[in-house]
Amino acid sequence: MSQNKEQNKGSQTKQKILKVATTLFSQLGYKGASVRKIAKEVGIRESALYNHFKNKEEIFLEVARGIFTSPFTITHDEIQELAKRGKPFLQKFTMQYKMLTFDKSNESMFRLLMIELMQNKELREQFMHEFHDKNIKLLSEGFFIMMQNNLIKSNDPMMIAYEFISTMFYIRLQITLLRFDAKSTNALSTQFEKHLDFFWENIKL
Amino acid sequence: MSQNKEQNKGSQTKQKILKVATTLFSQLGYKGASVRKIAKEVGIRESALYNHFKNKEEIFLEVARGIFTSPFTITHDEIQELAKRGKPFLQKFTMQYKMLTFDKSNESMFRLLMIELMQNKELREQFMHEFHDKNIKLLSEGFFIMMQNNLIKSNDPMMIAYEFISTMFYIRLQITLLRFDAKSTNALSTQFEKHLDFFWENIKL
DNA sequence: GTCTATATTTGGATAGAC
DNA sequence: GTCTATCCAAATATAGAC
Repeated sequence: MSQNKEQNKGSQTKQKILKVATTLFSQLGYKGASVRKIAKEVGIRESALYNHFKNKEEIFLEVARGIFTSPFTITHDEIQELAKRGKPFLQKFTMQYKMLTFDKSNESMFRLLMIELMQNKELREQFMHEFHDKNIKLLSEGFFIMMQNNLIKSNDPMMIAYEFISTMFYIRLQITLLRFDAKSTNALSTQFEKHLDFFWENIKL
Repeated sequence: MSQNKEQNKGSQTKQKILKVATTLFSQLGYKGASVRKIAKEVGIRESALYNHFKNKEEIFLEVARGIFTSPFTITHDEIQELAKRGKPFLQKFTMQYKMLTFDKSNESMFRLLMIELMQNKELREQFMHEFHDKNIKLLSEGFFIMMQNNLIKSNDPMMIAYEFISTMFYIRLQITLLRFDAKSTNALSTQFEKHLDFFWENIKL
């Protein structure tokens, strides 16, 4: 039974391949992570790899699919409820964003995204959609409600959302770079909160 | 004599190699731009390439050197003079940044930087120093002067500089991505100015 | 499903003629 | 300085035995 369960999600070997591939792709990029390295790290021969995936590209695509399935979700009701209270909405968003930044799995995915961003058109389009548009939509919805409730100055919600998310992204990028080299992120660890406070002070009524 | 002039800056072939290599590296990354592709595009054999460069790495290093030699320069006096007037300082900075974003040569370099950022430690460190620290220093110097002259609210100059540059970077990244796919940047072309206005309204006294 | 063996391609680099 | 010829290593991928 337990075996059966596993098989639904792919064999254990297949899962291990995906796990190893995720790590290597996010450290070495598509070209740098050779099938040989992946197989060796998994502990099987290259040929055995082809029992689980048609080719290297297919491994990558399955790994890449995980990039945009972030656990970052706020329901429509939550947006309504939090945005009516103003800052708590931004606080919730910021804390979730910060958690993603420091989450090991999401960190790998983000690194992989940045590596392949300039070399994979599909990834660029998904970046624009999943990383940008979705966040802009979610945030501007919140800002719109805040304006209706006279909590913040009247302005273009999308524009404010853009201003807010851009700094978040930049902080995330910097932290990811530092962590890649195992450098301290102390100086940046409170940057998210600083941004939140600075921003709120500027937009609130 | 004209020949002599050229030789000082390297032969014409060497220059052509660098030009081609810049383009290919910025489109395909270090691994993707093979010596073969470069030689073919230049119109010579691979072996001939080695008359001009010791190896592929050396070509890359010479290309990469150009990444951080941006023509973006404001003298100390200019900072003083412009910052005393407030917004004009930020306007000047923003326009220069916008020009770099749309300048073909700088665009290639920026793309190359983004491609190799996650795979080259030296580049990461230079990014932090040249792209981040330098801009933060320049901007915070300006903000400090503005505070002294009671033009903007009192705050940590470095923190404000961080907020300002992060959005600029994000706009630049987005524009670069769109241009890579030859997509329209109309929706983003005025984003720099929007950011400038929004920001100034928020910090001014 | 994994292994050994092998085919095939691509990539970086050198030797030596012109 | 460029060319032809060649080398060697690494990488993707397949065939067939176990």
